[in-house]
Amino acid sequence: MHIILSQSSSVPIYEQIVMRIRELIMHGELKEGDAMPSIRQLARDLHVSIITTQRAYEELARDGLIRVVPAKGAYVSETDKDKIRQMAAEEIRGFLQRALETARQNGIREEEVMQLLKQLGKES
Amino acid sequence: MHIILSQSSSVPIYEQIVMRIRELIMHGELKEGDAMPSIRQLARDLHVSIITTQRAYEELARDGLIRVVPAKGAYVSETDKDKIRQMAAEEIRGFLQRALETARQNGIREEEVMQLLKQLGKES
Amino acid sequence: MHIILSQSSSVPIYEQIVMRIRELIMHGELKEGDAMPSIRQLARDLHVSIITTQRAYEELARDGLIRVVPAKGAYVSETDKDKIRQMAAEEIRGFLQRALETARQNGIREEEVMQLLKQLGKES
Amino acid sequence: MHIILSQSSSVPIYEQIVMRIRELIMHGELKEGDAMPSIRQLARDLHVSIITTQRAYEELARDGLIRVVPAKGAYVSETDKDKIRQMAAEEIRGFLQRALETARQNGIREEEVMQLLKQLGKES
DNA sequence: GTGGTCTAGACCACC
DNA sequence: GTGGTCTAGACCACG
Repeated sequence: MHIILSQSSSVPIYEQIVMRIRELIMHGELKEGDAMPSIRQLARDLHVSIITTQRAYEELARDGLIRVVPAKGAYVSETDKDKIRQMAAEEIRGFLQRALETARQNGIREEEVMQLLKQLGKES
Repeated sequence: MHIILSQSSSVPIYEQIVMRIRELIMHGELKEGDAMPSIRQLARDLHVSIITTQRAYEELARDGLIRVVPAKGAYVSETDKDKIRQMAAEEIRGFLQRALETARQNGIREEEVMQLLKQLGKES
Repeated sequence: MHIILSQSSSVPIYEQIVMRIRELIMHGELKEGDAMPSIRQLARDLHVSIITTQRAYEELARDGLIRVVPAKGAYVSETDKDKIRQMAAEEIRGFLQRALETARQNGIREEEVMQLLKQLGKES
Repeated sequence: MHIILSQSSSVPIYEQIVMRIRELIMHGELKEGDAMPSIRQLARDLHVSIITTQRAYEELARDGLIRVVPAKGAYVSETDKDKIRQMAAEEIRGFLQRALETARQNGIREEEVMQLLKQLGKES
């Protein structure tokens, strides 16, 4: 359960946890039925408040990625990967739209944005 | 000075103002030496607080886009458009990076992101 | 003693056990004077903690459905079925009231609730 | 904004707030665009913690019933009443199912449940 | 031990 | 003033 948090990021800590766990599930590193670390344990490991991990688990449960059973623990649920991908696509769409918007405002052509995207893809 | 604000947007009001004015300058609708509306006048026009327009002008001045002369008013500076474009490109880079990161986390291929970008470009 | 437990249900495990045993008694599958499995035995069979079965037996004893004789075991009491039915009716009443309340809060007519009830009855 | 809370209820306070506001919106007592009391103000009025009202607003926003604008306040959004009714119907369905389940376990016939429902409807 | 709820109190950005 | 986030600490039911 390698989760690296950035305290200085503008992304809330609980969002960072959610994103990372979603990633682990999508990549199959967490599989259906796997037991998640307990809210308290994860809080200790990450040196954050219990409430922060609780909030992350709450969001994951709401999205159907995990099942939280009171007094038992949390488990990875049978995931609908297509639905998650769809959600991710929506998020990506938002970023791209803001990129295009900024470009338009500054007289930068779409092709240049495309170019930049290609370049970033190669770098990573 | 057509500025349309969205109160419900997650983008802060002052940032919306900055973006729009930057756009007007980049597109040549505001030229070097032009007088900007006063902070108070703009606040009245946009129905926002003076503090909000003040903050917008502060940011524009910090970026070298306008010159604020105390007791006189604000003027569009001799703009180094290339520098501004570079700054915009940095911002766009950020959005694209976050898009790619989200894609990577969810097993979405770079080509699909490219596809999405093309599609969004056509729509607008 | 066929008892099926759902670990992921929001109904507490001990409550599921109580409900199931009450059902067995009401349907005559457990009769007056019958010996109940021991708390420890039942815990082993159901793969739950002894504390859990203990709590279930406590509740059943409190409701007068079984008699727990220390150092001997537990036995089905001479049951007053009418009283149990009355208790069940109270519980049902509670559910129906909450259903009607939710309906009223959302402008759903009583007839629609009735309809829904009929439909559910047919399905099962 | 008449909200009555029961501290002794098993229903969480923030849920009670959510239910009540949902009701007000469904009944047209809160209309599209109406300003909601601020999270802090409502907390003071109801003598609960800010976090409790915040949580309620969060849930309402998640369900699309209100729009929360940072530093501005919360507003009733254009509501999709059909969607809300559907959600309510789901909730009602759950209550009715539990009622039927309890009835079945105790040898109470469906007609008696129906009868009870009719009677409760008349009483209120 | 687990998760669920509520509290008070703090800091932040924004208007 | 507003909402957003994080914290520590408490009590509860359940296993």
